[in-house]
Amino acid sequence: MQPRPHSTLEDVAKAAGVSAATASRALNGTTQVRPHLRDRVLQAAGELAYTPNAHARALAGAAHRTVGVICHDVSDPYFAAVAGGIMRVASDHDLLVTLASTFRDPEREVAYVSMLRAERAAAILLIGSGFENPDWERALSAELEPYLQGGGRVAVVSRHRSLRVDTVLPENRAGAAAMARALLDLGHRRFAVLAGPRTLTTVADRIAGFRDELRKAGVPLRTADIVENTFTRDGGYAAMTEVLSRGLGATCVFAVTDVMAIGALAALRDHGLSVPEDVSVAGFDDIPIVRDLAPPLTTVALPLPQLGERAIELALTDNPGRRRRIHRMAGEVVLRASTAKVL
Amino acid sequence: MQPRPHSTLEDVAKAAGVSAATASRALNGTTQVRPHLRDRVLQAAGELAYTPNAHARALAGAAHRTVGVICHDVSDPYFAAVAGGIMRVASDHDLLVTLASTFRDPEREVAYVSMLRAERAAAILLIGSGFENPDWERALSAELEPYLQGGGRVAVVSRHRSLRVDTVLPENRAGAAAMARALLDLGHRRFAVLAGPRTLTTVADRIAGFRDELRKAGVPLRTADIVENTFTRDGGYAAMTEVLSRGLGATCVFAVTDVMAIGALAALRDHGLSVPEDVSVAGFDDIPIVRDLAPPLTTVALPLPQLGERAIELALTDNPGRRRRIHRMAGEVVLRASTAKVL
DNA sequence: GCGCTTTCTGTAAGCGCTTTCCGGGTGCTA
DNA sequence: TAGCACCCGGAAAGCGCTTACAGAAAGCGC
Repeated sequence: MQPRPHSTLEDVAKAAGVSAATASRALNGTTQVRPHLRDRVLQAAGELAYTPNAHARALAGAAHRTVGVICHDVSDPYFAAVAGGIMRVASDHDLLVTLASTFRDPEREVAYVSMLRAERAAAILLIGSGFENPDWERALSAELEPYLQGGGRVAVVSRHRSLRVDTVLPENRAGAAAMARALLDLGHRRFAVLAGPRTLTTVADRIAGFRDELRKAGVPLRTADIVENTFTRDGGYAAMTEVLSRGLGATCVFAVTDVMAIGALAALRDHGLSVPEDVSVAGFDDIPIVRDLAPPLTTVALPLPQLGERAIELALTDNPGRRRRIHRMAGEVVLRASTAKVL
Repeated sequence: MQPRPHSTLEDVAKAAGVSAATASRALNGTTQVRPHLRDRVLQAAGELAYTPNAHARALAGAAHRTVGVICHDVSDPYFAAVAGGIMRVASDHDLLVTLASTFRDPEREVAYVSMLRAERAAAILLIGSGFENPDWERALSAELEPYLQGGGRVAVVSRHRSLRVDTVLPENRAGAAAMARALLDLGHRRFAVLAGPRTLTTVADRIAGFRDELRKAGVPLRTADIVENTFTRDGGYAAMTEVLSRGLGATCVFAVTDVMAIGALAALRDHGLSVPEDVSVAGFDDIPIVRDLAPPLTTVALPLPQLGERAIELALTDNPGRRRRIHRMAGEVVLRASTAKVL
C-alpha cells in the first residue's frame, strides 16, 4: 500500500501520534519539544524514510538552500576550477549548487537565469566573460533586475560592463600588461596574439592590456598579428596554424587563455617547431594542467578556485546599501619553460 | 510599492482582469484561452516581469524539471568531461542540473542524495566509482530505495555492486586487460602500477583486469608493484616518487587513471627520467588533455561525454519493469608516444 | 427560437510545509 | 491550595500554483 509516493510530514506526525506542527518543530528544532515526543517523531521519520519536500518548505517560507551557477562550459578546465571553489564553499554552507552550461550561447544564458529565478535560488553566480551585445545585455538585465528587487543575490566573475552587481574581477588588463613586460624583458619584440572572440570582454581587455604595454615600449602590435578563433583548445590550434601559414614572423606567441595556448602548443609540435627554441609561448589563467606540460607553460596565474569562492561569499554576504562591490584579483606572471630569452 | 518581493500569478491575473486559473492556462498553454485574454495575460506577465514560482508549481503537481548529479569533484577533468555530456542532454530537455561534488566523502554523498530527494529531482545520477564500504552502501540504499519507490529515477556511471539501478559501465576490467596485452606486445615484462584507493571499485577492477591478463602471459605482478595513493595528480606524483625511491625495476608504469599518470609524468621529469626512453607510461580514461602532453599519453580511451549522455538518457527513459539496465561502454587502447617498444 | 453540444472561464480544493495564535498543562510562589 | 507565569502542543492559515469541477457563453441543427 502506498497511497502517495512519498511519505509526508502528516504521515510522520500520525505515526508519532502528534500534530504536524509538532512534528515540524521536532524535525527542525525550531522550538523545544518534549524529548519524549521528539524521539517518537524522529523515530517515525526514520522508519518512514521521510524527507521533507523542499518545495513545500520553500513555499512555506523557509530559506532557499540552493545557489545557481551559470558558466560557459563545465568541461573547460578554467570553469571547472572556478566551479570547484564555489562547490567547496557551498558545501560548507549546506547549499546545493545548480550548475548550468551555456555553451557560449547568450540566449541560453538568459533562459537559465530565468529558470534559476523560478527556482528562487538564494543567489545566482555568473561565471565568465559576458558578451558585448546590447540585446543580450538588455535581456539579461530584464531578468536580473526583478530578481534583485525580490531580494535575490547576484555576483559575477569576470565581467563588468552594464551589470550593477557584485563582481569578482581578475585584473585581465593589468595581468596582460605584466605579461607583455615580462616578455619584453626576455627580449621579444615581435609577437603574435591568439585571441578568442572579441565580443567577450575578457578577450578585449587582455588584448588591450597587452597591446598598450607593448606600445609603451615602442613595440607595435598590428591587427594582423592578432588572430581570432574560438575560445577552445581547437580554436588555439586553428589560430596557431593560421599564424604559421602566414609565415611566422613572431618570436613569441601570446594566447589569451591557457586552453588556447595548449592548442597552439599542439599545432607547433605538429609543424615540427619546438618550444621555446623556435618560438616562445605564453598563456593566461594558470589552469592546473599547464605546469605539467612539456614544456611547462608561462602564464598569468589567476587563483581560480578563489575566484569562485569570493564570488559566492560576496553573494552570500549581506550588502545593506546594495552598492556594487568589486573584488579585484591580481594575476601574477609565472615564467616557466615555454618562454625563453631572445639571444 | 512592493508588497511582495515577487509578482505572483495572482498579480498577473488581476492586472489582466482574469482569474488565476485563466492566467495559468494562458501562460502554460494547457487549454485554449481566447486570444483576446491570452494576449492580455501575456502582456501583463511581461510588464510585471513575472516568473512562476517553481516551488509552487512543483508542489501543485507539475513535472519536476531538475536532475541531480553527484560526482566526486567537478574540477577533475574526468568528471568535468562526463558532466559536460550530461549538461548537453539536459539542456536539450530543458532540465536544470544540480551538481554536487562530494570530494570523495561517502557521508557527503549520502547527504546530497537526501537533499536531492528533498528537491524531488526528476532523476539522480551518481557519477564515479562507489566505495567498498558496507555502512555506506546501506546508508545510500536507505536513501535511494524510497526515492525509487516514489517514482524517482536513478542511474549510475561506473559502479555496480549492491545498487539495483540503471548503470552505465565502462569496461574497466576488459580495458585494463587490453592495455596489459598491448604493453606485453610492446615487450614489457616488468610493471609498476599506480593505483587509487582500492576501496573504489573502479580501482579494484582495473587492477584486477591488468593483473589477470599479465598472469595469463606468465608475467607476475606482485603486491609490492602496486602503489596506492590518492586519486589525484598529486597522488600520482607521490606514488611515482615512491616507486622511484624503491628503485625502479619496471620498464612500464600503468596508472589506473590519466590524472594519476599526469602526476607520474611530472615525477619522472623531476627525477630526470625521460618517457618513453627510460620508462613507458600508460593511463586510463583518455581525458581530453592527454593527447596534448609531451609525450602524448598512451591510455584506454573511454567516451567520457557519452558516459554522461547515456546515463541521463537511461534515467529519463521509461523503464516499465524496473529491471536493472546495464549499458556497457568499451574502452579502446590508444597507443601514443608515452609508451615504447622494449628492445 | 429551443435545446443540445462545444468551448471557454471561474471557483475551489489541495499539494506539504512553516508559523502564528491560543488554550491547556506544569511548576513555582505565596 | 490558589494564582501566576511559562512551556509546549494543536488548530488553522497561507505560501503560489495546477487542475478537476461546474457554470456561462456561444454555436449548431431542427
